[in-house]
Amino acid sequence: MSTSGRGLHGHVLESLGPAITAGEYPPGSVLRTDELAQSFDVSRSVMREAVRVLESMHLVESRRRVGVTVRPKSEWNVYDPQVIRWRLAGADRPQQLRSLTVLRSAVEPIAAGLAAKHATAEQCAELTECALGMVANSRGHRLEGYLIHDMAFHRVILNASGNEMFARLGDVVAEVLAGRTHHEVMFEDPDPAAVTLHVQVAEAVRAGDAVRAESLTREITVGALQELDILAP
Amino acid sequence: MSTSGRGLHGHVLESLGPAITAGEYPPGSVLRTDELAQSFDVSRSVMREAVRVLESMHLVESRRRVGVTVRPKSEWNVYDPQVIRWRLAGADRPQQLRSLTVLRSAVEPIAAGLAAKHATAEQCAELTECALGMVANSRGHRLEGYLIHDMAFHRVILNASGNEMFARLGDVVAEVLAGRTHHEVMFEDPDPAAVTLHVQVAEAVRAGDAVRAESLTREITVGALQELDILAP
DNA sequence: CAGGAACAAAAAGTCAGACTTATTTGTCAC
DNA sequence: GTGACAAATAAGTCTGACTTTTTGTTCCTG
Repeated sequence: MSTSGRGLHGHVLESLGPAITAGEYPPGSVLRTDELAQSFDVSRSVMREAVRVLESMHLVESRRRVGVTVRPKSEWNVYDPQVIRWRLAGADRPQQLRSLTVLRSAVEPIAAGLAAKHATAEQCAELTECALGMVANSRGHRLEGYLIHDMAFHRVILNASGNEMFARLGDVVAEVLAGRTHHEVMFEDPDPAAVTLHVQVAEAVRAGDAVRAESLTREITVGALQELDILAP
Repeated sequence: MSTSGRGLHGHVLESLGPAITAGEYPPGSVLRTDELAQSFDVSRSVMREAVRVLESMHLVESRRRVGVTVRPKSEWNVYDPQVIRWRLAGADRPQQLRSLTVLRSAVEPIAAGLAAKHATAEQCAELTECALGMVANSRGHRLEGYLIHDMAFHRVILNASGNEMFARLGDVVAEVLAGRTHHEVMFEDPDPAAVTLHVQVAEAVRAGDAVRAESLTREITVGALQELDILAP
């Protein structure tokens, strides 16, 4: 499930990345490669590779004679899955969650509309299967089962949209949904209205009704936004 | 304007990255670090750093005893600005342009609606200034001047939305707009209707009319989509 | 005192070579 | 065929020496 924990440099990243995104090193802080290498007990080569990756994420900037400078948050590659994961695990988790939910509310309705036009028969079948799975797990504290089908549902929609940019948001949406279930206050059972909406979206997509699919999905995302407002007004 | 051309490893990236995104090495291809280092005439350390960056973009995967494998396009980090730039400069530029325009059509209307609620007085002023600049350059082959104000306009909207994920799409949108002017067939002068819409959006944002700002911006993005359909049906 | 040129120090950048380790593949016995 | 064992291979790691760029200081001059 996780990504780059392989290799020594990956281990360093998994420690240094979250520290930076959590604001442990505020923007403008200067790190020295040699000192970092010592503190992580790795060679300079390994540390340099880690710094290069952080640099490609625009988290830091490496300059001669000055060192490795932490960049302001506004320049970070906030769409990088790894950065998203680090931030979701750290201090500004709430802000990140809100940003991502707003992004969802913009993207998913359009994606659903496109899915209604482009979804294959197989994808339609998969979609109804997911919706049924959600219904089956919507009562009696079966949150894990519900979550799995929920994540799969939205992933299928995004893939079926036929847009590669949308498709790549599947992981992000899954992360948001998982976060809601695992970390935030989750009501005992999911909102029955939301479950119904998912079933209806599956129907609309199968029927090729783009307008209806878009509008129903918008209702789902509006619900997700309201849920956030309740938790953090 | 460009990013990582600094250092030897950056130079290697600017050559190897576009080659991969252009499909010069099809998915599944296996590269060897040592051979690459030789062919680029750099040391292995430098080549390893370059490979690490490509790996963090999910363009390749490095495994022991097998080499550096090119990953399928569906796994690439297509939101990475560098990857976007490489793809826009290469073979699948049309597909990339279409994906990004669809993304715009999803994001920008919502962003405009949020901007109407959150924009500061300064941002409102900037916005009308941009719109006026577009009007002033809308006739008489002043495409460059028009483009500059167009890019600035959309960047202000995205920033004023108050959502960091939206804000980071400013560069992407700018790239799309610039591409349309520089590479695609651009009509002599911009569509007068589009110019008017921008002015009206600026007004709506200043007035705090979120619904109107969203709907007007949707008209703009619909126009952009239609423009694409005309060019590549 | 201002301004600039020369110089010194600091940190990243680069290279080369030796060594380690994981993974695959092939082989041989059972 | 299957299982274990051995060899080959390419990435991974470490170290030390060297280069290059940038910054800050010093000192000289107008």
